[in-house]
Amino acid sequence: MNDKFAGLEPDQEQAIHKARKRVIESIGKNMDLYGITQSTGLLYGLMFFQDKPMNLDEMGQAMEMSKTSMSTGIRTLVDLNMVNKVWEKGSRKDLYEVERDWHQTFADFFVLKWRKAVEMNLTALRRSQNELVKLAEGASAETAEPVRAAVAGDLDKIGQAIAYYLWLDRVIDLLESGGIYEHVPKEPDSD
Amino acid sequence: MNDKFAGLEPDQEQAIHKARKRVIESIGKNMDLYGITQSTGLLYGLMFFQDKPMNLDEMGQAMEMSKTSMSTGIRTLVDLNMVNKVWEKGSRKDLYEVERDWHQTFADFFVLKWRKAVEMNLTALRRSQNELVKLAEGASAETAEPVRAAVAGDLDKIGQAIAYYLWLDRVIDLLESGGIYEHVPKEPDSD
DNA sequence: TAGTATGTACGGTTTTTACTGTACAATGAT
DNA sequence: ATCATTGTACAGTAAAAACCGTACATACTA
Repeated sequence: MNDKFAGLEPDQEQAIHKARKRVIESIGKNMDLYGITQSTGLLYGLMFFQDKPMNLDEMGQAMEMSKTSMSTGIRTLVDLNMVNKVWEKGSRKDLYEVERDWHQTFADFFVLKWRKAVEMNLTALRRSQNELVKLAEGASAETAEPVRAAVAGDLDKIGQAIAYYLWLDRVIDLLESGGIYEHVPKEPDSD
Repeated sequence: MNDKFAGLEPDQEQAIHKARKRVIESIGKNMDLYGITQSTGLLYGLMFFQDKPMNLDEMGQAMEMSKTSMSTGIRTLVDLNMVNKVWEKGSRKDLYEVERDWHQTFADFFVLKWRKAVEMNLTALRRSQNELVKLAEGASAETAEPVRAAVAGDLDKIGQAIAYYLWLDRVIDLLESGGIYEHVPKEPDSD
């Protein structure tokens, strides 16, 4: 039972909800950048304004959606470290609350998703690079020249791509280590 | 007509295609991070290995898809600055080639998409912040205290969020200005 | 141990998105 | 001006994803 609005006039309470709704919808709309569905984004926005951890039933009620959907939605949010599972004695229900450190949330997302992509692509690039090099080396005398010519362009492109991903990997390192805050402080320099 | 593989034995040509295919599919699979559909990602991967600009018909043939789909796919890639339209005299067809500077591609994506999200969210947050402040200020004597209490938490959360987005905005600045390369050089320091 | 509450796997349904073919507008060639 | 060629708007269809209700496994309670 939320008596946070006790003693308020109806239109005052209405105004607060309107203010929240604007933020929630903006957040929900932009969470596609995290590869998150809109309704999951709205769920996140809802939880953002909650002062206490929520359980699945409360979410379903507030979102007017099934508990099943809340379960899957909350799972993706937990997987992305955007929401944390909370233990509260006396309650048998699972409770969740949003991670309040958004800088961390942002960093976690990159480390998780982009690092994986970088690694996958690097693996593929290096494997193909290897194959092409060996193909050129192993070519018979008469095919050696055409093979080299055919492979040169690809090897060049692959080399460029690898260099890029190594750079991106270091960018991700900067987020993971927190070194980013030395170059972009959380509070802007007041000069 | 691509005679790039002239003089090659069939299995050599096969090996090259296999090497390319691995990279193309890896790229295609991970392009969802850019909010791009898999097939558009594959189109991008295909173009990545092309030495000459491609037209829509060539793409459709290579992808075994309709020209319409190529048109829409290429549009999203152009909108993201991942592919450039190229002019070639003598050809009435539109020609496209991938942007080779992937660092720039990465930066462009963030400036384009994330900046937009930051601005949208900041706008919503500030607007709601304003409303809540005014709500508290304008409350009648008897409701002043409950209103203040009800609004305090939201204002605090909104303030935190605004601070975060201002930070994120500066991170985007760092990418846009190229200042990122001072802290994460394209070529790693060789020490 | 039996009973109750809770989260999720699963199959079916609805909604959304991707894709295609056709028709047409725009552009360039003759 | 007429004709050809090219890209895309649009509407229909196929594919995919979101969502729901049920059933069930798990864990807690008495």
